[in-house]
Amino acid sequence: MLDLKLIRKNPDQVKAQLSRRDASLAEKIDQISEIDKEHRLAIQEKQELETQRNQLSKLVGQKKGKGEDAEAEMQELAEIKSKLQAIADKEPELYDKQIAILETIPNIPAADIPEGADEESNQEVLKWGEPKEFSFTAREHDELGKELGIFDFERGVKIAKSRFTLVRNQGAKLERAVINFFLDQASNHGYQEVLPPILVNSNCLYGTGQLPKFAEDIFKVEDEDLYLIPTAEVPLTNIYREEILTADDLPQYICAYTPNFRSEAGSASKDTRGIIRQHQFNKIELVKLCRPEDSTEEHEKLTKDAEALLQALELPYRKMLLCTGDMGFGAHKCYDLEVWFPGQAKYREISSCSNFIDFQARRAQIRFKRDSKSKAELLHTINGSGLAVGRTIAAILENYQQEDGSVAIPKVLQPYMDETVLRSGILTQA
RNA sequence: GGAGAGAUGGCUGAGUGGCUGAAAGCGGUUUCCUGCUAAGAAAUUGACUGGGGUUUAACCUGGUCCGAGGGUUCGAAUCCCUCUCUCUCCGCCA
Repeated sequence: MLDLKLIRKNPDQVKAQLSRRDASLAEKIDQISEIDKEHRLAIQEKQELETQRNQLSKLVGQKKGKGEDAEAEMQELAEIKSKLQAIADKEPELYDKQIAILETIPNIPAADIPEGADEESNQEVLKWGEPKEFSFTAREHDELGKELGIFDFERGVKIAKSRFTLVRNQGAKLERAVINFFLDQASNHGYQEVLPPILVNSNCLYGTGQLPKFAEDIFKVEDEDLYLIPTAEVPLTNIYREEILTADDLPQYICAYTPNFRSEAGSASKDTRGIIRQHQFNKIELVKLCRPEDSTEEHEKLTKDAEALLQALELPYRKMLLCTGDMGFGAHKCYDLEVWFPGQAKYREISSCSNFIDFQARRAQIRFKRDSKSKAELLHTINGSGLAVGRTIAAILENYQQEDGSVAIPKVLQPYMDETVLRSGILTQA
């Protein structure tokens, strides 16, 4: 959520910055400014009446205490009360109206990101590793995984529904190995590991910006104010919701492995094959809470932490700086890491690292004090995947495939596995 | 799931209709004193927000907040209703 005071003070600047994302947003700022004026007048009027009420009520109390008559005052109060009633109803309505619009406005994009409507305008800032030349035709991960007996698509559908996959045997072990490897690396980079609830309440989703605007993307528990998390960003960022931290608490580096659940509404025909786009997928999430002046640097560092994983796995990737139109709702600046898929002959997203500046912190009221005398300030939040596990498995299959259909296991993962190669017919357990 | 108790400021904890934004203690901050691995004295001490003021300070002046949301009342932390959470006991359970 944007700062209402900033809009009040500098509407033209806010409009100009938001227009880089979407020209129609300027209109919303105007609407907010207009309601804001009306709202503040209502507040003033209400408070004046409340002052009168408080003073008179006090007088009534004093008179009654002395056994005097207070009829005149009480009559006056009755009048004030009826006036107050009307304004007291109107004032919060105006506020709600204002907030309702404000909630739908995305974050202001950073000045140094390219302007554009969609991924066409994203800027490649780095390409790492050379896509491997194969002496045979590289195949896609779903075909390899099926043949290896590690992806059971049919039974995943039987157990749940489409876009759910049963991962078996060496695949399940590889998934666990990748999770452990990622978590160990995160620890090495100074992140505190947590295991959060994967059901969260609506306050959390509001805090990180998924609600109210993106409700259709999330699975909800029936008759409860609980939702399956779409990303561990939600519980992790909300750890300190509505709290005031001290400067010594910052920065906080937090990581977690969780399954994630997305309804994928509106992506019916996208990536129907394979495990790229599932309703349930595993991910290690990296989250940072830091001082405002540190967020730019911390964001760069967090992105590099995610990149280091791809480098350790020796998976070629490119780093994309997202343009204004392709960024997520709450993001101020965002890098996507895209890993090379030889079977598909494409780079595909495997991590998204965003700096939200104070956007989430304002919604979730996460603040800190520089010292015991200073005022509480909003801190900055940053998060990124480090990394999506399912897509990592898919990328390993495609990049490490061999002509006979077996798949070599990346060196850094071998200490986490019993085997050095995935081969069909190997059952790790009877 | 059943029964009971409770939810007050950074913490402990008073407070059953007006003088309580909240006693007292602890903690924090500032100043003073003492010249010493310490102690003492005084002052100060929440969040959000409107208006004025100002160097985006200080400051002045209102309003709201005693788990959350409603209600009663001239007036509520205090009474009523709903919800949430915590604790104890019982049941169930990995």
